[in-house]
Amino acid sequence: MKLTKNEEDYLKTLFHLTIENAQEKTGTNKLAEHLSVSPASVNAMLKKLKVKELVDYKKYGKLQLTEQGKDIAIQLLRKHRLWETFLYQHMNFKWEEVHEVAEQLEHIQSEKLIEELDKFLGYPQRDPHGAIIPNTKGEYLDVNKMTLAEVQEGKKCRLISVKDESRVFLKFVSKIGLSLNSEILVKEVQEFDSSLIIAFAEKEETVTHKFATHVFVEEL
Amino acid sequence: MKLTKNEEDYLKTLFHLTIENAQEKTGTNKLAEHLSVSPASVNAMLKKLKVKELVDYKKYGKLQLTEQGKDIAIQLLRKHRLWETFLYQHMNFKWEEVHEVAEQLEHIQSEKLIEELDKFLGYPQRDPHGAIIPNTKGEYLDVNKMTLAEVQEGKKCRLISVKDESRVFLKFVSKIGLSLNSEILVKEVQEFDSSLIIAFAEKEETVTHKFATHVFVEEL
DNA sequence: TACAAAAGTTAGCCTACTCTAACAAATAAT
DNA sequence: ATTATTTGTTAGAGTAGGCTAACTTTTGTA
Repeated sequence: MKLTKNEEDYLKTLFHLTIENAQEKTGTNKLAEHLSVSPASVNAMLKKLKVKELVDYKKYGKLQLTEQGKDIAIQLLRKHRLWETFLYQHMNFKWEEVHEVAEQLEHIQSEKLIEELDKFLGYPQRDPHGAIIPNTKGEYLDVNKMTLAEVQEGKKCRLISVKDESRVFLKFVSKIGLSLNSEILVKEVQEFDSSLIIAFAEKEETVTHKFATHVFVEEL
Repeated sequence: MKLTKNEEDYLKTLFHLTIENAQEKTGTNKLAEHLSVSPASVNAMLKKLKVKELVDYKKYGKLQLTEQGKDIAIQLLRKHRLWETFLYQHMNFKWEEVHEVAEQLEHIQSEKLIEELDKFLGYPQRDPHGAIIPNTKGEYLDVNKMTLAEVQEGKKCRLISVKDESRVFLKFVSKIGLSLNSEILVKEVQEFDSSLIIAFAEKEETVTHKFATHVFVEEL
């Protein structure tokens, strides 16, 4: 099925909100906010995607991707993350620069190109943010889901990936000196506002609880 | 100036017809044919591009790109040819496969990406079809303009570039055994239909006059 | 010169999105 | 349980692009 760039963007965002980050209910408004369009526009597009059997919902009911919609979204994710890896490894992009351009590149239509790119990159497992890259069949099990916010006082952990690809967030992570695979010691968790005092590479920093929920780690 | 994909395609085609291949007059109809749209659509778009001062013409008069329009078209050409080179050299694309995907990639907007790509490719002079790649400043002097059809009987020449990027043409060139830098001897030119008997790499082939006009050579 | 053909333009309509404003349904709060 | 708020939907209109059919201007030919 041939989709427009916009249709693809809706599926991708829907995937992100209903599957990757499925904490709370995803509705027209939230989707609209994430896509920076009006709820009315979302409503119109959802009708189109429903006819194409890529999303499923009833009036005023909850939104869901169909299997086919999910597959398409995962292939977009695969393309996005492969391009990010390319930009990072071969085009000298910083990790906070890759996202924007990958947003454009992910819409390029060429099976051959994406398979060759994957080969060229050496079949990478993770993108520059540590996120798992789905394989051709769309398989990607992201088991590690512990965030820095969940690490107990005194424990050590390693930074595996970050949840947020925004420039501001990524620049901040870099600025305090963290990157993928950094080893972090949680020295103290403040009672009154849940902020953390963490130590790594002979440094010490204080970060907010919100920040800590955007950093995925594995315990050491 | 931020242009849409379509506006860019119009400028590129206009450049191709009025500057690269400026044999006969370029009008609404010809442009429409090359873009596979109706003359009415072309007319509407030309109005828009005139307001933006990218093309210049008066009603029923001849079409011309402004300096700015020309610059934009050349940058698109640069991007197109750099991407073709990338696909050919690093993604294992054949020379008849690169054009289509480069048509998509040339619309990616990122100064940094294109400069890094140029560096990554080692600042190539020519694309996989032998066409000159404009530099950042848009300079590209394509002096060599002799075609195989102009070579005299008995003379030797070298294939420098091809004029046509279509699949059928390029596959035919490959099929008869020619590629960039092939040395060609023009054994005979048929009087009645101008077809050429050429020899190269221990082979002999007969090609039409039309074919010969699509192959650029330098004399040896 | 006169008129036919070709080339260019206009009018009016279609698709794929976008929006705001008004309204309906569902949820939360008194 | 009734109301208020939030959430979702519809109506109507705008922009960028496409089309066909009809019309005008230019060009080419008898």
